[in-house]
Amino acid sequence: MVGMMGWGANSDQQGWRKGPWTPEEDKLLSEYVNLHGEGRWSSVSRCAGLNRTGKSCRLRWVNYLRPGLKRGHITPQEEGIIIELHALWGNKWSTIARYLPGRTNNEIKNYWRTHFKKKQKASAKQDSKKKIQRQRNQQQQNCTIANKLSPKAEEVIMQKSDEKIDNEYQDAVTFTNYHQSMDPIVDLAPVMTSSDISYAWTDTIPMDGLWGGLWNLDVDDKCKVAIQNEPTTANYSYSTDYAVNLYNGGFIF
DNA sequence: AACATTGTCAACCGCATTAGA
DNA sequence: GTCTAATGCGGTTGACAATGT
Repeated sequence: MVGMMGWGANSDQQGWRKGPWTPEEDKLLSEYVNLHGEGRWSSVSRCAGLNRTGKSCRLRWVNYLRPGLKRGHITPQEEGIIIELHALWGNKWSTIARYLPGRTNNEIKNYWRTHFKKKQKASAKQDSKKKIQRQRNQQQQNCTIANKLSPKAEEVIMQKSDEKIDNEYQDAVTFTNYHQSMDPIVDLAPVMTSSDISYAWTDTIPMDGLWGGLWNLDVDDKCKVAIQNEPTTANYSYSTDYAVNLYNGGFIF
């Protein structure tokens, strides 16, 4: 599978092991965490006899060893939730992951990058091309009035035009990325109450948007969304967590 | 068949936040 | 109140696999 090359030496300057985990290391980590529980990752790495940083141990546990993790492809239903929540929150992967039991933020992040980034790119490029094509048509119309260009001149113009498409495309990507990075709730209303949130959501989300998707979740997913109490602090994470909260025992499934 | 490109995913890095001494 | 270590997060990288030319 994953080769052992590429992580430089297999240990860093402090002597910590790096790179892919071996089955033996997984076993040591699993046994230790199952016995002593999560947390205090630095001591986990020492006490479990692992020559790994606490960070590395935590990551391995959270993304791979933790019980209850789903394996296999993201379902269409999960994909729908990812799309809806990403539209709402942008790249808040860990927040999105809370609504997808058994999925890690790393998994969701990877899924988004591989499945939707390219679509975004494609559509941005297509939009730019359409726009440029309209401009070309306009230019051609103008050319019928002016003297006809030489083949060489036309070639140069077309080349410049293609460069412009690429530049515009890059601008479109930058623009899209910028808006993706915005958090709708934070940017629209940094201080919000639950009533503000419900207003803002119903005001900005289309009928087939978040509510449709989330309310339609299969009961078996044990997942419901509800507006809960008034937030006690004007803090983003509180606001969103209050606004969209899992009904069935918090976030634990 | 060979090479290039794209997709996938585990793991790392840097930074921000939180906890605790 | 301040400092330091631990933790968590998002972005990025690297390697292999799959697909395209």
